[in-house]
Amino acid sequence: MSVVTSAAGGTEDVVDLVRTAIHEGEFAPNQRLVEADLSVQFGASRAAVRTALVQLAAEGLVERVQNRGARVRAVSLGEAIEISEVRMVVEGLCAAKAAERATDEDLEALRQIGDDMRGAVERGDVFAYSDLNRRLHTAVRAAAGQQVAEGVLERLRGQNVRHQFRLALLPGRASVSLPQHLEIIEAVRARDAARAEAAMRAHLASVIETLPQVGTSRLP
Amino acid sequence: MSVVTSAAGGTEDVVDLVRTAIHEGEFAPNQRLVEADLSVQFGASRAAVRTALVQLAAEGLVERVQNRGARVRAVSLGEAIEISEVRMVVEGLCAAKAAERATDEDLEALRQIGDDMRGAVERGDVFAYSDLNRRLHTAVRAAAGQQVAEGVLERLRGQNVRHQFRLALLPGRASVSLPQHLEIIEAVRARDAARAEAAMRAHLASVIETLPQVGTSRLP
DNA sequence: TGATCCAAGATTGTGAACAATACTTGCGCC
DNA sequence: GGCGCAAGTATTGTTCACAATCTTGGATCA
Repeated sequence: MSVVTSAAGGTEDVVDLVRTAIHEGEFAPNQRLVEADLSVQFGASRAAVRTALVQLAAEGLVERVQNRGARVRAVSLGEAIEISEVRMVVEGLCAAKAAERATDEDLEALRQIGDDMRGAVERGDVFAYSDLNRRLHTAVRAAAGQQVAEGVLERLRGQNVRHQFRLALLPGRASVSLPQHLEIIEAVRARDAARAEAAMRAHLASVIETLPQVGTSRLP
Repeated sequence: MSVVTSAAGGTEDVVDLVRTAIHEGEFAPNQRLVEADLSVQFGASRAAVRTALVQLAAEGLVERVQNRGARVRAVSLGEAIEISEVRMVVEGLCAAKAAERATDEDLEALRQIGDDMRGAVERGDVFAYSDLNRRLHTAVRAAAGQQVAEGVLERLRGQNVRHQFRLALLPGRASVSLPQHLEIIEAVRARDAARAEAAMRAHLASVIETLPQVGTSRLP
């Protein structure tokens, strides 16, 4: 494990560094984040680290208790389910908005993603499929043009990347989710808002049902 | 206008003080929040004020730009609508969960709120009705037991209290929203999740339609 | 043996001073 | 008279030292 990641003077840089370190798994859940340690690790001042921790605490990535420091917040399975439930309805809203507002370029991009997904599943390329999954959700959110929803989702996504990531690796998962993804794409392309919302919600409901199989265990 | 609100040493206190000051309208939208001024106004150190501003920026209440300080974030009408759209789907989720999980005490509390609402409308007491409106939404969220949704809603509510507050004062608004509120209560009490969600969404859709009449003008 | 208390170490919170940056005002010049 | 420029002011960002608080380990005593 590297001790000194890089030299970052500004406080904004430290926020990104700590955030990505948490996402990459370099900082495990419940691990203590001592200000002095981070300041030497990232080559930043303790004040910058402190500011970064306050901001990350507000984002829900770390937990801070008075006079006792900060630690990486661990999201339980129950909380991951709650997060996905909220994602379900908010992404449903985005799908509906996307069906109403998407430009022709947006629709073409969605069609392309759908085709690529079929190909990835045929090749059994789970990594490519996982990436396309992420791109699909991003594309729908972008087409929706709902900035507040986008912010909420971004925030929620940051809290359970761990669970999301593991989900795509489940064997046989793709064959379940592919038709759901294609239905979302088709509904948006048909500009049917209600159908798009229903399709997105059905897809995420399926994700929620699958979550318990992933559990809360550590990454390999 | 009072200059010194109170003496608050801790940084958590400063967060609350600034937050309520913004909510009460003491700090107008786009007003600059100079660290030194706030530190003397609240009797806290500049570091505490600084920390508070970082946290409030992450909450979306203030805007911070590098080397240019913080100011109260102004939410446009368009953003208020987007916020309400997200609220619509998330509170819809809460209503559905509430219908599934509410205890008998919860249901009794809802029934009481409904009765009080009828009384307030009959008396023409808009202030009491506005308060009951807030209590109804709070009660539904509490009965849902969905902590993540609650956090998201709390965050969103903090950003447009201004618009929400003005809405209740519109003449004739109560006669429109009362049946919607009663339908929500009845659906939850009937433990009909789908109907509760639909009722909550219909209610907030009506709120969204009314928002443009409120506009973005200042409070009197 | 076990619990309790106290002291030392570690860590966070606070305050003041200093440096860096953006904004403003006044002056000179065209 | 308007425009560019430069010094001055206001404000934020950073650093450092110190105080306050929590944790840990061992000594003391029933």
